[in-house]
Amino acid sequence: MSSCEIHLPKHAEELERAAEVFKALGNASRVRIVSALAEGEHCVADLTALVKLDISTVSNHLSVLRGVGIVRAERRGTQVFYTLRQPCLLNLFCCLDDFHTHSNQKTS
Amino acid sequence: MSSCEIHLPKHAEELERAAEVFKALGNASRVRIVSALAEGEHCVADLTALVKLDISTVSNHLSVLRGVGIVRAERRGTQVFYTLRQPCLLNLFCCLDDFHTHSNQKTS
DNA sequence: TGCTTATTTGGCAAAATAGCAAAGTATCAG
DNA sequence: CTGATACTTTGCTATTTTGCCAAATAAGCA
Repeated sequence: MSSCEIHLPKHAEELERAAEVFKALGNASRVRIVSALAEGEHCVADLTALVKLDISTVSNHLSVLRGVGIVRAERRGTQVFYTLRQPCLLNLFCCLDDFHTHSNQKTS
Repeated sequence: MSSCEIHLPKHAEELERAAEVFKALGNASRVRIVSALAEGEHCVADLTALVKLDISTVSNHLSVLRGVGIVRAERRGTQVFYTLRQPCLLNLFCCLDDFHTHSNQKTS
């Protein structure tokens, strides 16, 4: 499934590509949105209520997430529903948890 | 080992903490540095040669990575060697690879 | 045509980036 | 102690990016 002979980015394009995804996730509001979408699709209005920002701001955040392929938009009637494109992206949060857990254990 | 009942960040502090790490990795030069450190420790001069930026710029990047606990500095003589604090952080790159692989498969 | 929902655009303030130079710190060799 | 080396920190400049809102624009219904 999640095989991992870690491939480390070294070339400019790989580095940029990796950094772009991290950059997209480098904002608390966008992380909150991804976190919400992890539990199922949501329309923009829902997400707006959740993060408590202007709907246009949320739409912009969503376009950033769309831009790097994290989310997908699907229009149904007047609403647009967002979903995670790849649930495997959530594994990033596992890694983060591990990272933070270990960080707190070692004092050095 | 790497158990993962995914815990999704929802509260402000968790969101900020997650976003901070992603933000630190949201820069190609810093990803390059982490990538190099994945293969072993390096002194600042080495890293400077690698990313081809001014040493003070590199030092600043390193302080960003230090700030979120990604790297650790250890002085030996006149040099300062950097290492990854938590190798498990590299799992992030596995997830990224998976993510990118899957993204390329689906066209929608 | 109106109404709702979402996207896009413009503008602004704040933050990040890269660069250099200069000053400061730490270690070591002589 | 002095000087050399290696790195950090600070200050400064210029440029770019970011985050936000508000107004204008689209898209889908009724």
